[in-house]
Amino acid sequence: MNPQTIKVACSNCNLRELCMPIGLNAQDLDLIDRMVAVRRKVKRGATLFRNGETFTSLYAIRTGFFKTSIASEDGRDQVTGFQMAGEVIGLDGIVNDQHTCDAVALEDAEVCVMPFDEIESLSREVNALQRHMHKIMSREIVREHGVMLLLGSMRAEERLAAFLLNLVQRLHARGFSQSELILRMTREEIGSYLGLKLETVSRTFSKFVEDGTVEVKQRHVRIVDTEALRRIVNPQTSL
Amino acid sequence: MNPQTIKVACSNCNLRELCMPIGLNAQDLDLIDRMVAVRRKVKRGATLFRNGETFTSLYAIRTGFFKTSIASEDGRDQVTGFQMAGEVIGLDGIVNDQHTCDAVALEDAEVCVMPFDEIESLSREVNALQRHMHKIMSREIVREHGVMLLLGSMRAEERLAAFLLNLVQRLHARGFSQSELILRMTREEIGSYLGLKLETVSRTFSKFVEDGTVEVKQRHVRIVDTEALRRIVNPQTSL
DNA sequence: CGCCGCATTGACGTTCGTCAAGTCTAGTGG
DNA sequence: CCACTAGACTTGACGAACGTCAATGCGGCG
Repeated sequence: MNPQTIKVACSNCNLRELCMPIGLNAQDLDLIDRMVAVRRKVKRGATLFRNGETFTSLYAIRTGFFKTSIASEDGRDQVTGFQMAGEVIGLDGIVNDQHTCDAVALEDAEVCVMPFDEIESLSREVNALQRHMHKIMSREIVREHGVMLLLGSMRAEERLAAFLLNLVQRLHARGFSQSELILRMTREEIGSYLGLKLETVSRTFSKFVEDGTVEVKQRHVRIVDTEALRRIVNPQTSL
Repeated sequence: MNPQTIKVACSNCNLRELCMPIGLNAQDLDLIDRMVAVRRKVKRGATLFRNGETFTSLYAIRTGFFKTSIASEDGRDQVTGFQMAGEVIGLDGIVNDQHTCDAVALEDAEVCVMPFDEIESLSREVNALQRHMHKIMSREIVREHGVMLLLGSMRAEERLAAFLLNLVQRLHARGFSQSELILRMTREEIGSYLGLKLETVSRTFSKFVEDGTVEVKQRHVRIVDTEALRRIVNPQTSL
C-alpha cells in the first residue's frame, strides 16, 4: 500500500458530526466508510490540489489547517478561505471538472479523500448524504456572502475583528479555547484574505493591543475583551 | 388559480439550455416539467424572497433582472450579485432552511418556482439533474471567489471594467449585443456590489468616457473599446 | 410645468498603501 | 552553547486612492 494512504473509518471518527450527516443508521454508515477509503497526508507548505488540476475528489480535513487561494492572470493572488479540521474543501472543482484554486497546508495535515463520483452515486441512495452535500455547498455560498460584506463595506479594524471572532468561534466549536488561538498563517496571508496589506494588518493588531482588546505575541493571540471586538464589528449595535 | 401563478413547461422553454441539464430524454424532461409546475411574476422593486423567510424553493429566472443583497446588523448592506434570465437564485437558503439574503427585482420579472424537496427527490432518479444541481452550486462558489479577488485586490477602474465585461458577456450569451447594454441598477447598487461609493462609480464612468473607452448616457452604456477594458482588468497581460 | 430621484462634479479629508528602516524569532551550523 | 541568517513582523513618514459633503444637472412622470 502507498505509504501516504491509510485505511480508515468514519464510523469511529470523532469529527464525524462535523463533516458527515448526523443520524445515519449502521448500514448507511458502513457504505460511507467504504467510500472514504483513503486518507492522505499533506506536509506543511505542500499543496493538496492546484488550480487547473483535474477534479476527482472532495477532501474532509482530519487534522491540520489549510488556505485556499486564487491567482489573477497578472499575478495578484487572493486567499479565499482558511479551513480547519472537519471542513470540506474542493467544491470549486465540481463545475468544470478541474480545480480553480490552490489548497495549501499551513501545518502538517491529513485529509480523508472522498471520490466525487462515489459521493454522487451514494447520495442517490442515502438521502441524508444528499441533503448533507447540498447543505455543505450552500453553507460555503453563505460564508462567501459574509466575506463579500466584509471586503465591500468594512474598515480595517472591523475586518480584523470579524476575522478573529470567526476563527476563535470555529476553534471553540472544536473544543479549543474561546479566548486564545495560534495563527497558522502569516500577516500577509491574513491581509490577502481581508483585502489589506500586511503592514495594515500589523498596525491594526498593534492598535488592538494598545486598546487592551487583545494580547499578541507573534502568532499567539489572546482575546482579552471579546465584547470590544464585537462592538468594532457592529458599531451601531452597541448603542 | 392564483393569478400570479401560471402553468408552464420546461420542455418548450427557450432558456432550457441555461437553467436545465442538457441531453435529457423525453421521459426525464416530463418529470422535470411536472416539478416546475408554477411560475411567479415579480414586479419591479418587489422582493422574490427576503432574509429570514422560510426556504422552500429555488427560482429560475425566466425574464427580468434581480439583485441579491445581505444586510449587516448595523444597517450596511452589500449587493452580492445581479442575476438575469436563465440563472438560478435561492441557493443560500438551503443550509438553514431559511433565506439569508434579499432578492429584489430590478425590472418586472417572471421566475419558475422549483420546490426544493422535489428537486432533491427527482435528482435521486435523474442523474443529469443531480449533476446539474452540483454544478450550479459549484459555479456560484467559483463566481464568488472571483468577486472576492475583485473586492480584495482591485482598484476602482479595474473593478468597474471587470463588472462591465462580465455583464456584457452574460448578455451576449443570451443573444444581446456585445457592446451595448442597459444597466438595470443604480450607481449606488453597482457601488455596493463593487465595494465603492456611488460617486466613485460615477467618476470612474466619466474617466472611461474621457478615455474614449465607453459611451455613457444615464443607464445606457456602449463599449467602444473592449480591449482597453480588458487591459484595465489585467494590466500585466497587455505587455 | 414642476417635482423627485438619480447622476455628475468639485473641494476636501481620511484611510490605507508604499517605501524604507529596523526588530524579533526560530532554525542552522560551527 | 552561541553566533548567524532568513523570514516574519513592527513601526514611521509620506502619498495616492477613495470617501464625504455639498452643490448642481438631468430626465421622467404626474
